[in-house]
Amino acid sequence: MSDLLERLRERGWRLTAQRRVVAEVLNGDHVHLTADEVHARAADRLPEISRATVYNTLGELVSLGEIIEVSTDGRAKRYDPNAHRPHHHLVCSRCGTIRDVHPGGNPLDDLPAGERFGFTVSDVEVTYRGVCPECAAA
Amino acid sequence: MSDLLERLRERGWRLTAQRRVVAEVLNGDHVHLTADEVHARAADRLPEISRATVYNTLGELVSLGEIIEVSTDGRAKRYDPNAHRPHHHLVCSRCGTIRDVHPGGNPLDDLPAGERFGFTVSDVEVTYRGVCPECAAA
DNA sequence: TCCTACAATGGACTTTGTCCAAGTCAATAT
DNA sequence: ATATTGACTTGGACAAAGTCCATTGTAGGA
Repeated sequence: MSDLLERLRERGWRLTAQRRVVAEVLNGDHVHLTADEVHARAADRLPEISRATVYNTLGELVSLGEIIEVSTDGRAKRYDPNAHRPHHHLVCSRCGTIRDVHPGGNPLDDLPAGERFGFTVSDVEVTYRGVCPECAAA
Repeated sequence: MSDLLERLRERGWRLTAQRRVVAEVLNGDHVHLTADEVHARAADRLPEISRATVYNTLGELVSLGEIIEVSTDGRAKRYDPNAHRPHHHLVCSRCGTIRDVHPGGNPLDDLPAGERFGFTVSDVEVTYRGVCPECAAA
């Protein structure tokens, strides 16, 4: 976390109060907040922060490779600070909860050359869907 | 295609001119149109069709399992009539072209029980990303 | 042919996100 | 400690994608 701010400063990132609170909000495992949720939590600490700044900052963090943009539902994009280790997502079809998962095997290997249509394939994104224990109990 | 309309009628679907053109537009392989694109093509044949009707019809076809909703870019959702055979998507990072692919293996098997967090996992969605031959040549 | 329940319409509204001109401030140099 | 300056922030207007609803129209059965 302060590692993150440290890394960013070394990259010449100008450290403002707004950027600091956004970076602080995006801390932890299984964090997948929408831009509006990030804005709400940031505003708890810094009431005058604007939506535009949150969008700008999230965009920069994505460009810098410090967070990952995820869209699991075709609605608001979510931001995942777990950019260090490659992983996939497990989404509850009922409540939308998201967990990071680390499956074995590389799905890229499952795509034979004959199914690549001449593409240079560089990445794969996997979303598992199911029902979480809480929703199953209810 | 007319198979589709036949199936829908058997299910009690009331067949209107609007629904017919929407179903006709969604015909073929590697078709992945946005709602607005479907509306534009439908309007070529039936100028007075409204956007709301296109959205309604697409929603119904999704519920009926006749088409699949895909969101590969966090922007407009796309609609894929290839709902019969399970498949994944190969997306060009530059131009956005989408191809259907049928990889070997079942990615569900790659998710060990220890990574399921108690979820009942029922489905998996895979998006491969890369550069298509046309964009690579340009 | 008539009825009626279901479907279509279009316009208002919501959500999510982008853009911009003007004001503000973090970091450096003095 | 202060001045400077270019990068950062702000708020509001704007745009894209989609939903909602009261009204009007019509498919398919009696």
